[in-house]
Amino acid sequence: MQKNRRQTTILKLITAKNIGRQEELAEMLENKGFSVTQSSVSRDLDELGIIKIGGFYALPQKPRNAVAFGLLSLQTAGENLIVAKCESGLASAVAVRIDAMDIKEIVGTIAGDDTIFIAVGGKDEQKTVIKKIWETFDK
Amino acid sequence: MQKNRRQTTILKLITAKNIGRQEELAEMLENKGFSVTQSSVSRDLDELGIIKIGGFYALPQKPRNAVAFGLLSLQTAGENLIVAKCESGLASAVAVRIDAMDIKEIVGTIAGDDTIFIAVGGKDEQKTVIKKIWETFDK
DNA sequence: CGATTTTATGCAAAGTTTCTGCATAATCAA
DNA sequence: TTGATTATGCAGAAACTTTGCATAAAATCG
Repeated sequence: MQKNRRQTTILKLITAKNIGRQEELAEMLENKGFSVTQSSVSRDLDELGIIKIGGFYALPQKPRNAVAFGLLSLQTAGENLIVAKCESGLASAVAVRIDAMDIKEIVGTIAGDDTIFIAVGGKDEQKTVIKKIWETFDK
Repeated sequence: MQKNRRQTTILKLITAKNIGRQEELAEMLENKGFSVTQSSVSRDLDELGIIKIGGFYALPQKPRNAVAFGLLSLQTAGENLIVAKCESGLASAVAVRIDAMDIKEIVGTIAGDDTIFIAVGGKDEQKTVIKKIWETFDK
């Protein structure tokens, strides 16, 4: 399955260059060895949450209120882990909030000083959890 | 897909009656409208974590002394992680005990307030470690 | 121990789900 | 409005999951 590698490449491409059309992106991917049409690029962008800002594709800004609560980013590490970066010293506080959400897909969380590890059962759960956390912190 | 409904039914059946053979379970499922062979029942029981206790299938009991030591549950998250839930504040203490067991399949542990992450090399090691931990705490 | 019963598993087929391209509809920009 | 760009219904392809069969492995009984 090359969807994941392709989407990773898309993320790199849009941060490296200003890309204004999906067709353009599709061509760049072809050059990198991916065989893909505009249709799929459209769906990829949707799944990655990439939107057009000022005529170019980019990752949406971080919800500012999340930052207010100390949460800076959510990244995946493999299929079973989500790593949350927080402002220094606030990881525990953020983790408490996350635990309080009582998300059933979360197997467990551990907080350090500025990092939280969130264990999940698999790929799908990972997606769901990230979505739920952002939703809650984005208020 | 009727796997999920079937497994739910299995859970109900084994708590309602004493069932000693997989073939027996398969027949009961047939009566309830599921078409299933012993092979699948075997796999279901494995997935549900059901084991034979005193000649009958049952969900494994939580060793009562484990609770006394603060350990509440062990769950997996993927093949490389075991998540231990503990009573609030006791995770470090439980982790120390686990580390002291010197289980060679454990790559590393990290403890938060009420959660421990235990890293293992793979599926088999995961099974072994869970078994060893329960055994030790069940004394 | 050896025989018999019970359980686990490699493999291939069937069943499901996910991914993709095509054609085209919907949206956007000028 | 018109042309350019993006989104989407649908059908086929590809990937993954579930299952039964046959049989290997393990447990039980005498």
